[in-house]
Amino acid sequence: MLWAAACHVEASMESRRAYPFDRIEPKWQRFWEDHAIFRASNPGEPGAEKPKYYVLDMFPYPSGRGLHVGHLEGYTASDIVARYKRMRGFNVLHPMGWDAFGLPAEQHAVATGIHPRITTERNIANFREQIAAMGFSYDWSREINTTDPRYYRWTQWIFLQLFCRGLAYVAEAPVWYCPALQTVLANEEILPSPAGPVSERGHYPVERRPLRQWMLRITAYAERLLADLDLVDWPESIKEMQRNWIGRSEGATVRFGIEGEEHTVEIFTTRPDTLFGATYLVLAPEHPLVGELTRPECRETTEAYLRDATRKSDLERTDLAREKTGVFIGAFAINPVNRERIPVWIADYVLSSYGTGAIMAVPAHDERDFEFASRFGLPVRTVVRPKDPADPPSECFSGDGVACASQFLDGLPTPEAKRAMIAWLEEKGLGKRTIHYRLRDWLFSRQRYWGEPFPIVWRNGEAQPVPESDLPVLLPERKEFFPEKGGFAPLSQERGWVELPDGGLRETNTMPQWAGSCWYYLRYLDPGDDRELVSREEERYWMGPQGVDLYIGGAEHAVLHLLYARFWHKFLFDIGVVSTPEPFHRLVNQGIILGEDGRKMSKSFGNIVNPEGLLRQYGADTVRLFEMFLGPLEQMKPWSSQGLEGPHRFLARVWRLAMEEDAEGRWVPRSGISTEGAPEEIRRLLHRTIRKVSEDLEQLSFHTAIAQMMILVNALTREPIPFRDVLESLIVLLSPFAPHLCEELWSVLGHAESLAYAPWPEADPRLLTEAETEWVIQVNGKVRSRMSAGVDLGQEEAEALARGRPEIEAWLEGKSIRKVIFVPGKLLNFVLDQKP
RNA sequence: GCCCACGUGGUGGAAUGGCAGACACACGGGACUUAAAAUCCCGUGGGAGGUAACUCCCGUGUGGGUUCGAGUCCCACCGUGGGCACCA
Repeated sequence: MLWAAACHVEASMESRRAYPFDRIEPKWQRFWEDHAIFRASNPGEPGAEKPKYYVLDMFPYPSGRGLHVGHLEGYTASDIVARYKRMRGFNVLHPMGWDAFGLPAEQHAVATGIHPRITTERNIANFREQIAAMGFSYDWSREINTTDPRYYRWTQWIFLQLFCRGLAYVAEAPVWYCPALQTVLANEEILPSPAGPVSERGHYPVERRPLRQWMLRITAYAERLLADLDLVDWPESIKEMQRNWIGRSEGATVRFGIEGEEHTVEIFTTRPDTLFGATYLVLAPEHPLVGELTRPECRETTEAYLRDATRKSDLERTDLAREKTGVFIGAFAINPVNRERIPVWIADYVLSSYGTGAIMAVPAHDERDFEFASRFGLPVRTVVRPKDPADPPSECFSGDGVACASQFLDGLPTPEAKRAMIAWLEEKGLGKRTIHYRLRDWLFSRQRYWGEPFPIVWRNGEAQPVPESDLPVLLPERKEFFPEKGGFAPLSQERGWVELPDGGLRETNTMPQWAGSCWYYLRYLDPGDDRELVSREEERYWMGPQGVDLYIGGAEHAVLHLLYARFWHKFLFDIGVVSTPEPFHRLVNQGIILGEDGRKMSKSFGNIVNPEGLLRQYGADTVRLFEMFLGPLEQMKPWSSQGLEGPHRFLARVWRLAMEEDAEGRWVPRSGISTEGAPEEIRRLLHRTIRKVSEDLEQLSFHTAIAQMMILVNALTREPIPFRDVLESLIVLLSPFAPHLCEELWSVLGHAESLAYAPWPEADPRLLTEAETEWVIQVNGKVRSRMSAGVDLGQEEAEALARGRPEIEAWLEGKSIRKVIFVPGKLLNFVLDQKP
């Protein structure tokens, strides 16, 4: 009795499944793993004679929460491409690894006392399991982990090369410090918020502090990082963000003498042509000459202003709505072009960190200067007039125009006037053409434990590189994870590690999380190599000719990872480690998946979708298919749990094309699958589908490819019997999307080999061209009729046929035709004379 | 404020300047079933007319423009999302 009841439950559970994905998915995952189906061939191995294709995912930080549907979207897309390219005859490199250093693991350790190594390992195991359950075709023999000493040895090695070439240095500079995270952060890791700047991770408030820190000279690569954006196939928005971040501006530095002083003040301007309009000079409050130039009679007000400025938060200083403030410091500068005496002010609208920290103010042609001059009653002198004299004259004109009241520049358009002025300044030795970048050097040290140690030892106050043969510098084990108060690095407590027998002291900062991800795509090529970061042969094969062929990941890394990695890559190119100027040729950002309520998925909204439950209910193939069917890959789109039904029903239909249930309710191969050729109509539809799916896969337009396969399956379902050849082609086309189901059906149909390398079908051109087509007949651009007729009809025959149709006759009756538009094989449009 | 992307049915979305709404969800109807689920078939932008097969009008954020023809191209505006923000 009990037994029968249990059986009944079992049976009803079974019958609720539209097809037995719970049985076939683990089966094929095990098969792929046991047979190393997705191992990519290295140069020299069989398979490497094929053209290579490198399709890369942004590797995840293995958090405690596991994978979310956003990860799965990008990974599914790249997996579909990887599987497709394999079937197209490419040797595909599709690897996965773990970006496992970083703050969350360390914060967890602080909270629980569990070593980050342990939680990291646990999280990685969990991620690996979830990824395997999705049936992604990664080559697991190439798995990497940034926290593995065999990996970070090479991260340290790259740092050493940077250090030895003067591209890594220690400097004291005002840097962002986060009290909550107890570490400094890079400019790129700071976000604006209504309450002031906050950390990207955790959104904690951050503040400026002057600290001694490691910096990487990314600015030395500014020009190449900007120019080489033209070499890559990336979304324009990401390129634009990087361009803005690098912020190139071209202009001139000009030296102003100071009346009665030895000192000169250098200013940077993008408008040297307006030099005759300069009516005062402004220094940033932090400018080094402020103290010396201030006259005794102004000392008191100046110092009060400086005190005020330092007390102000960055938020207050950058608040655009605020009125500009500043004070006159009593000094006068001499304008080099006309020897005019102009006052010197300090004001916090001038930033110490950009250009030279000083500007010439031209209120007639700069909004900010104009606002300041108006407030303090400073003179405004027009030296550029608009090109078009009809334009109403305005008090402040910042556009390009024609120089006036500027002696030797008069009459020159702005671009020429700039050139003329720069030439004049250079000739007189008063200034020179200068290019400035907004990009700053990369703040590279963190006061944290869970990161790569620097391969640096301090001796007599000097930083010395650890010899390459001593790498890796191992991260010492640790029991306590509380960071020290006051910005000291946790590693400084490890005296036995820090203090060397010869009196040297190890650097106790660690590298930022971005370090490991700057070059991981290279390590996949040659993960076990302990002599080199990557061997030349592997690098040439997999990275040639343009680097990673396809890189899929989130847009949130636009100016962080993607800029840093380009910088390191260019450096590695310069020292001969890599052979391409850019690492990632084609970049695609998957759009964010929103919660079902249309809001961003977040714990606080309670709208996070957990993939585990979906996998149990629908299986991996359905989840894969649905993630792709949601909409265009790059678009932001809301999740819909109801929507899963569509792809699920579709897969079940495909299943039932080949399978049927016997009397006991077991799935058995369907009897009566026809081995005869399918009717022509079906064959035509199949070949249109082959063409559409192939084209769409090249363009990553997965949702339209799926829609086309649905059309084919709907047609096949309506046929009384299935056709073996059509079914097999369909299974091959669908296999990149739903690999488990397709492998199972492929083997049911009698194939012994895995589908993974089955050749991709070719569309037969003869079945793509139709002899007959539906013509659209318009009158005055409105569709009034359609007719089925030959595709290659000439205009006269088509026109005659169209005119013969009664509904068209009715529309044309009594009207005179002005002209007829003829689109061969498609359309006729009768354009009538307007009614009088 | 500046830069970039995007606005199409109840919903997700489709559409080399040439049939707007493919495909799917949801909804409605039917077949099968004792019944339900599942499955299969049909319908589904809005409006008007017709017993009917059907016919006509309107419709892709708003307003203009180019064109024989505009969701698609151009101009202006409105809205949404993202980025930058006193960078001289």
